[in-house]
Amino acid sequence: MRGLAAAIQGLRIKRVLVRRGDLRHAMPTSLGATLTGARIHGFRRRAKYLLMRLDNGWSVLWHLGMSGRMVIGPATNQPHEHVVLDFDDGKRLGFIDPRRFGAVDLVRTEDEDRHRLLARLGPEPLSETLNGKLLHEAFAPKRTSVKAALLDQNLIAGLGNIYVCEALYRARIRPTRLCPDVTKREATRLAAAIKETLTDAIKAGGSSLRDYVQTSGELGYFQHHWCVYGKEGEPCPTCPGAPCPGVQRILQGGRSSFFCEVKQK
DNA sequence: ATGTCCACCTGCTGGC
DNA sequence: TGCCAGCAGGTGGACA
Repeated sequence: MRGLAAAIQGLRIKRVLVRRGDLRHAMPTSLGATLTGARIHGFRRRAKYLLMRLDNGWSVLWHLGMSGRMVIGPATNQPHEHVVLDFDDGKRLGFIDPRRFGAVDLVRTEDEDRHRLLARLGPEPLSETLNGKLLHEAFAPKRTSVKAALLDQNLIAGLGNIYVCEALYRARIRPTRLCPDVTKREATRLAAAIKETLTDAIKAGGSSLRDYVQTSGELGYFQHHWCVYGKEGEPCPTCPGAPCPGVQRILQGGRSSFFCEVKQK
């Protein structure tokens, strides 16, 4: 969002090209007509949704799914660029999403938070609302693992598989722990760990896997900071005491969890 | 109401 | 070299 704001805020959309509208949620057919001629007024992020606010009362809701990217730059040959915005100053924005798990939708700016994909989201992890007390109370009635709870966007919004693994590692809590068994003290540690993990990732220029790119096309590089995610079999970087058996991978709800059984209790 | 699991897609990697 | 199984950042919705 920051990359987009720096590049295109204030510009007028001259032309809209929708190559494929059949993402997981079909794009509205009025997308082109609503965007053409409008000026980019500003941006907002909510959970993993990007809201691009126009000067005509509409906001464009974007979600990158698993494989989505937004890139400012000239046309390329790659086959999954589904939406292109051309701006009055000659800049060009491409929305690329090979797996088409992403989303593009329109919503009136004043109704953003009532959009069906946003309406039930939990608090932002970097807000003051998220603290040890809130986590502890939210965990009490849950009958799931702490891993599943942190991935639940209705409990806390915006954490994905990577950051949940990393935050639990920092907080020294095993992903398999049941929510009601997490103590107040641990919940406080976890809240702090979540904030630190996200803050570090943002500071490091984004995140993610081999093909993640910033809007400039540069690779995000938080991957250099991962302690456990994707590191099955490797020694845990901060394990107290001598021989660390190494990072383990288990499946929880069909998704990989990475943890160190020595450090995380 | 709550929790679990699948489906939606394409691309890449590693083992044979 | 080629083929194929397995896995991947997310999440809405079907089902128990």
